[in-house]
Amino acid sequence: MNRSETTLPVLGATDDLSLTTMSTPVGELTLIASPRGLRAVLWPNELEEPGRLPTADDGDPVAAAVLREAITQLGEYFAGHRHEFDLQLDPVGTDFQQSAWMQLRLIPYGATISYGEQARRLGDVRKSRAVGAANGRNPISIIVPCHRVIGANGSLTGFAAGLEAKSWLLRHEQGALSLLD
Amino acid sequence: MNRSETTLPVLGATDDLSLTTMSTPVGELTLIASPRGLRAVLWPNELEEPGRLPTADDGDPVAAAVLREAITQLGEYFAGHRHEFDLQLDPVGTDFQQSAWMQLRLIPYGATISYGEQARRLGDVRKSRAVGAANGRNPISIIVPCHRVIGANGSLTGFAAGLEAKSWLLRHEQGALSLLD
DNA sequence: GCGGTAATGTCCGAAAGCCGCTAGTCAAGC
DNA sequence: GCTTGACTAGCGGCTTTCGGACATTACCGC
Repeated sequence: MNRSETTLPVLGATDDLSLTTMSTPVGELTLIASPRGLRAVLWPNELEEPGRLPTADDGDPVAAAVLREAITQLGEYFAGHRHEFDLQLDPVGTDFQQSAWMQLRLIPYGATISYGEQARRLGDVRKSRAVGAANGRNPISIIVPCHRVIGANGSLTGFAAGLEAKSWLLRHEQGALSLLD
Repeated sequence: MNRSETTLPVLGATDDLSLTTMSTPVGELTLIASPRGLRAVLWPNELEEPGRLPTADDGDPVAAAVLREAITQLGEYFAGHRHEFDLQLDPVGTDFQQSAWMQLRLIPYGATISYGEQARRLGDVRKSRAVGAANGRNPISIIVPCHRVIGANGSLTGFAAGLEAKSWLLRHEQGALSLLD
């Protein structure tokens, strides 16, 4: 069943999307919301051909409220005050991807696990590679913390916005934690 | 994005379906509705393994009302009094199928066109064969009048419930029209 | 008329290939 | 001996590709 799709598959059908941007220590983020929740948090390099983005439809009040709250919470996160996000999410993906992303949200702030461990939590160690692929398609960066998953040998192995950003986020979280000691 | 599907693909996701049957001059029809409208009108032969049909969920009042109204209007149609249906529909199908079925509803009572003509109305004569395939998957028999489409040379060419039923419907419509003269 | 045939668009299923992995093996270097 | 790095097979999910099946049609030759 094909509906009208945006050029960015991660956005799904174009209806009723609201969009905004915010600048952070790791670059300019683009936030997108539907009336059902936050649809995506994208890095600059994930936004090819911004001209062809769907027209922001700021008409929906729920989507606008979601965006405002997301910006607030991300601001607190980057300031080191916020360790958990409390937001309505609405990512587009397959069943398996949804369950992988759900699993990601259970990893505590500042902690890391391996792809194999995440696979085990999803029911089968052998899914590790599929987990890597699913994490790689996580549309809601930072808030759904795919940066907390690293290789079994401790290497960072991959990140949409580049390994520097992944490394930055992990150091940021550990730094904020150590201040508490 | 996989949801739970019924054994009959034409029904889509199983949630909130209500179901009933009615007997008509052309056999026992099975009517199925979702809260968004009429989902299907099926011939006996389209119902394989009725035991595995989704449990009718008569809980939804909108679906139940849709079924009641559909039965009423079909009754009037078979009595020869009703020439147009006025019902909320909710068929499951691809974009192309939806547009083909929409096009079918524009064919007047008692009239017939060819698959090629329907294809032309959809923008490209060469789609004629694709139109045939799409019409063949029309889930809402009679109300979405795929029986009004015949071969370019006047032959009936095909019908889910058999050519006799197709012929019966066309004769019924023409008979009802001639009574008006 | 009637049968054969080529060319068409859509959809479905099967198969192949891609991957932000992992555990294992082996050899080289200390 | 132990560590390290390079290499490999096998894994599961998803996308892409391809091949066939069609409720067709127009044309051509008999």
